[in-house]
Amino acid sequence: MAKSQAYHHGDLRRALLDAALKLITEQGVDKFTLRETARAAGVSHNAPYRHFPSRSHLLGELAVEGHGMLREQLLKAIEASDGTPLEKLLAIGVGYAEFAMQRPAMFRVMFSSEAARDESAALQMERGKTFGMLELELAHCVTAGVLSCESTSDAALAGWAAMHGISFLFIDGGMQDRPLTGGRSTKQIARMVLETLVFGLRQNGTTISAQPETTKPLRKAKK
Amino acid sequence: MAKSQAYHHGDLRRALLDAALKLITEQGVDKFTLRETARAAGVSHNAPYRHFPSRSHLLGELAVEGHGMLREQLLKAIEASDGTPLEKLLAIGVGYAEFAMQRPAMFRVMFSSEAARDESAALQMERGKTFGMLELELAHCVTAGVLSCESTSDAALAGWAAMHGISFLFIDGGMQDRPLTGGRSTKQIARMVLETLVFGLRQNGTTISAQPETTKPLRKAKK
DNA sequence: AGGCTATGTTGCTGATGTCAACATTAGTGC
DNA sequence: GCACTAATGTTGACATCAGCAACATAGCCT
Repeated sequence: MAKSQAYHHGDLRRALLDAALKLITEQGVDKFTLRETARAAGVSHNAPYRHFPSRSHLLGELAVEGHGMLREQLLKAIEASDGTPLEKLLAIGVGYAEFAMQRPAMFRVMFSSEAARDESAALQMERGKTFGMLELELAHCVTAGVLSCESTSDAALAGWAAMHGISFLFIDGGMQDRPLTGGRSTKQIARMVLETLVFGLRQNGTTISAQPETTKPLRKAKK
Repeated sequence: MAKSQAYHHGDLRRALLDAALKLITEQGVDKFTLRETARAAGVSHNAPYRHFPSRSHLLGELAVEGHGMLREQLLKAIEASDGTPLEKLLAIGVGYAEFAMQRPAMFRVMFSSEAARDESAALQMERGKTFGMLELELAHCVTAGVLSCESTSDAALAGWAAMHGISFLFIDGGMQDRPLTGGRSTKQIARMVLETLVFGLRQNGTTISAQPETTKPLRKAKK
């Protein structure tokens, strides 16, 4: 198994992805360079081109793998919960934010525009899978009678947005310091946001006027 | 006033920022390059260094200006609302997402890690100002009795996260196609998310168990 | 054995961020 | 008016990067 420093590497593709992940994790996305990655894998600066057509393709593949890692972690979080539908749902949300905090560079890659350039279809699919997990668990909550909503899809989207947003706010350094967190952990903040979503902000009796015409009041001839 | 093609530019600093903004807006952040920016401003490739110590500093300044633009737009959105506290609040949220959609590249710069590298204090301040607007308007809702929450700060954070998240999901192409949107506009989606937050998902009677001990159950000697 | 193809390598080009040295201009005190 | 100085731009250079082309090696198939 001693990878005899042969001309052929064995599994350079895998090695490159690993090296790239390591570089990105340890030194940020900026440090990711095809050449640096090749160096880390112990091959010449052009070897990566035998496995990835371009830098963004490699990044894209990495992003796809990241989504896989995320889902694995979410599944573990679900298992670690107390098993009630609502706690499972919250575990997904909190797990999402925790993943972002634990692997900020990877998380950023997963949603970077460069990674999306050449792997947008695959990434779309990956995001869809994750969203599916979320929506399913939310539907279970509705079935179990603990939550209610008009559209599980919309509700799941709202939840996703909330966790996606808090994740980025965290890793962008928007707030790992005191002002808003009050000493609470990421996990606690994420959970607080989710609970706010679940309980809502409405004072008894509050209603919202029918979607007002804020854009263009020139709806005359139309229809 | 005819800017006589003099050796000195007059206000190169401003011109560089404008050129950079234009490049980024029109051709994406990737296209932003000190040299390209200098070219667009009609100066040599090293002139920018007389005004910005590095590429990331320029980007950072641009990000700061972006936050200013965002707040201006939010103020306009508030004015354009029907004036009730709740509609003002919703206008802020929806306006945030709309800004992100209208200026995706700028929005990305505003939260990019590179811009944060050298201007993190200034950016922190900018984000704080925006958050302040949100929290104040939310407090007005509470005062007016249309919303209720334990902590306006937490509630505002939840709202910010939701809108920040939906904004990034939109501009990252996570969903400008049909599946989730169902043909609705950005504005409608953003509003739906906000309304979900306001109304909550709770079925009457749902409670959440006291924050479970998911992290470390080793809380013995402590107090 | 002979040849084909996948995989790696060396060398190149055009572009970039940044440094150093030089050039020009705008104010300043006289 | 006029020299001096700091501010502002310019030219030239270096190391690095992504990507292209041409070449080298090794595994595999017949």
